[in-house]
Amino acid sequence: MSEQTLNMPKTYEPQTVESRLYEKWEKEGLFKPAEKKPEGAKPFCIVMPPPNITGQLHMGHAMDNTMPDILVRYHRMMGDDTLWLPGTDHASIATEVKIIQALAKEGITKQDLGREGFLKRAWEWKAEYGGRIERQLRRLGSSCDWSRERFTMDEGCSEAVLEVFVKLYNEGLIYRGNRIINWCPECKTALSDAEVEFEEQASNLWYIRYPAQDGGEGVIVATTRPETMLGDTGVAVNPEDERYTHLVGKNVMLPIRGRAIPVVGDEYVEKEFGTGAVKMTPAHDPNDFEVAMRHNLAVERVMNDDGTMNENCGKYAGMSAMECRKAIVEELKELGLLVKIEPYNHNVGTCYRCHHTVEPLVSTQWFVRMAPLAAPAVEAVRSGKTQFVPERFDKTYYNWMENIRDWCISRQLWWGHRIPAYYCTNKDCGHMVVAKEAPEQCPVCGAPMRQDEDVLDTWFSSALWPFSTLGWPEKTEDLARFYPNTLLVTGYDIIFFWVARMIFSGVKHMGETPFAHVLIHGLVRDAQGRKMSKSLGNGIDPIEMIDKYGADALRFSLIQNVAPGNDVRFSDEKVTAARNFANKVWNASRFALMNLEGPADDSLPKSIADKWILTRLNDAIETVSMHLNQFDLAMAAQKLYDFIWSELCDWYLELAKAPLYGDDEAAASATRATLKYVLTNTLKLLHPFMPFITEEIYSFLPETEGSIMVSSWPKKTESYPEEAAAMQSIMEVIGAVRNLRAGMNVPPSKKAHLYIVPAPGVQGAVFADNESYFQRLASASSVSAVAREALPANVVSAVCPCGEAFLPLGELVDVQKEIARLEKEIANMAGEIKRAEGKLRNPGFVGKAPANVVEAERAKLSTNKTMLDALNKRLEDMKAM
RNA sequence: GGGGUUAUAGCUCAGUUGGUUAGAGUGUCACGUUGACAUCGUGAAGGUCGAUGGUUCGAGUCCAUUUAACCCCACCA
Repeated sequence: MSEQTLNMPKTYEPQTVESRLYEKWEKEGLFKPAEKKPEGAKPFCIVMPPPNITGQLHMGHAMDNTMPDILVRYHRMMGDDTLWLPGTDHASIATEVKIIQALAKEGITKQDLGREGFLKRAWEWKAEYGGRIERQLRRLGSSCDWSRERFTMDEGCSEAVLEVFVKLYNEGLIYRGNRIINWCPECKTALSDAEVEFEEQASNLWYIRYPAQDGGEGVIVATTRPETMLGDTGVAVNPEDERYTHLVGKNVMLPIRGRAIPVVGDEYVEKEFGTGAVKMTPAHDPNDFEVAMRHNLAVERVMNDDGTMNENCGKYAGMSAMECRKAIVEELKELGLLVKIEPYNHNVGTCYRCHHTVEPLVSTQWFVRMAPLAAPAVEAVRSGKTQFVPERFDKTYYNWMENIRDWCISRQLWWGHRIPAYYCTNKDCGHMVVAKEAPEQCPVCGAPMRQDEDVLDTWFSSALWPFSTLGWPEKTEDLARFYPNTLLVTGYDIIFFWVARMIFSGVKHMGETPFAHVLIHGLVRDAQGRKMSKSLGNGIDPIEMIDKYGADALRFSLIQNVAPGNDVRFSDEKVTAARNFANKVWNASRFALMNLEGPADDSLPKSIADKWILTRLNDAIETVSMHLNQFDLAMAAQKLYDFIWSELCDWYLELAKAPLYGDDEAAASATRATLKYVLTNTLKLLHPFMPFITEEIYSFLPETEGSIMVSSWPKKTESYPEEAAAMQSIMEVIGAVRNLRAGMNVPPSKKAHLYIVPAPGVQGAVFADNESYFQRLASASSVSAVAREALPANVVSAVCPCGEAFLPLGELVDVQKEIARLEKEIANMAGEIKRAEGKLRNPGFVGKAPANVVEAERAKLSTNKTMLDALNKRLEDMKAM
């Protein structure tokens, strides 16, 4: 046993290996781009989607980080100037909510602490929890450059936010306005449209009569929200609707409030729905608001920020919306104005963070004017400067960008970038200044200024991430080298929130789209295909999976067998399968190392098996590289998996045992050289996918130094197509014999001489010359290639395209069993021949199909005919026995 | 209302530009530890590729229609 073997433990224990290797990589600075740029090295840069500082690592993060890490490790080995830049997000609303919850446990509110005290607390929170997610990312093996780590609220990123806000304001692309927005009464802040999620809820449609001012019948309106009638300032009907033309321009009486409100005609109203008459509550409904703007209807709020009814509601003031709804419905009944109630399902907007019902209401907020920003960003994708992978996601992007409304960016929160707007405290002046630096005093009247209380949407800063992290607005070296980024990797659920906003921000502020490609992945779901969520309690903790199976297994399980952009069902079985693969790699390497002791001369003549595996390795190098270049990680992983398991382990290692254990020193030496070469390069191919185990094995390999991480990506070498084909024939015969022995239930211990009748055109010598393989893998005592006439009696045969193998088995043969087996094979073969003959009889096929396809079909048919003849002959012989 | 995805072996899913007798993992069954690995090996069984029609010499793959499940956007009050 060699020293290496003694060093290499019998089983791979990721738990003891991974943290040691990661620390070593990080300490040695291997994650950083090279200090001295290699000659002609191309930049390759990915910025990490910044996880929230409140977060625990979940499967989405694992996916978000496994995919880029594979590509980053590949490009680093390719010699590119590679940077993967990590960071975290302050996650304004999510973090603030968590801190408030924590404070509540201590019995205090954020108001008790005051803004300054609260922010102090928030920074402490960040220090405590921000580190946790970073440690967890390390456990995945993420090879990002932590020395460049950023935070959305660090000095540089905050500077970028200020720069952008002021610039957009000065260009008129940011404005302050009193408009209808989405309000979360729970979080007590405005939300953007993207932050509202719609849920279908069972409710009613209430039909309410609004009598005419002149005492007529008036109109009946249908509504899902009776309580908002207190804020009605009009009724709208379709101008074409003959039922109501007589009312347009006249007034109806708003019940309970007892005030006259106008009936207006507007195209927005659909005649067919409800009664064709809609009550207008401009302050609490986005559509009503727009109608109101067109018709100069009054806008009156009837709700407070906490979702209760306000002072305009008289006796209903202070009630919650639901309480008010009940009371209003009761009162309308009493008044005889409630015409009917119909059950009705409709969509209700909810807050994407707390899932409370969102109240649309009119409020003074800051907005980004989107139309001028969206147009060039759409063009950036249309022109191909940024490409979505898979391509279909560009439709999602266009659909959103082309119908986008202005972006509400102010949030009534404390944790975040405070809006750099300053108001004169002199009410008579009221001057506003937007500037990066707080003005000392009002430039108009000299009074003190106070800063806007609100902070910016958390996505405002993440929109700048591809360049703010590289130093912008400073003109840094990193920015010059790594912007635009090469690639962004993220989930499709975040295209609106983040990807779209990064694209328009990059185009606007850098003059260039932020990345050439956006690699989109799907969601990680549970084994039943459900979304993982806290409420369902079906989340799987990636860290637990790493503890149990190792990071390499988790990584592999996430990307294996997934079509690009599709959701993945995650299960223990998948990780187990990946772990088993890792184990296979470990043991194959251990076997190789056990046999690498002794001379390994690469210049000695290579065996046919060596030439075969070298050819297959070349193919693997080519295919894996190609798929990685196309960002198809699943396909790359699959090809590699198949190569390693089905070719390298199942065949080559078995074939290599013959020379390795044989007496021919030269053959052993040549085999060792090939084995070492193939193993080393295979580990390199696998390294991006399974960084830890490959590094660990690499350290045991003789004559390797340094880290596999920074070794060079394998290149194709000389191929041996003819020998590879001959080897394939040998493997076919061995396979057929093994098949036969299994079918006949012949134990491997029962060795026999093997006769091979080669198919026409197949070199018979190749079989006898490689007798050792048959001895080892087909349990043969010896092999000879013979003419059919020279065969001994009493044999069974295995038929394959390259020939027939005969095994004298004497009394062991169960004639009936063999006859049955042959008949089955004959039936299959006859069917196949019939199919091929039909195809070749078709003049269309012969005339129009490419010559090589037709030729292949002919060759196959001829082989099959030979095989069928052989089978029939065997059957006759059997029957004669 | 608009857009998108999925439908292939009992289960989970691959299947690049149409071209061998449609594959893998897992599960089932049989057999098997001779010097890497039972987290393994050799085999077997298991599919009219959702349905219909079309294009083509040839369709799991392209087109049309259709059925079912799911997702996103829009929000008809």
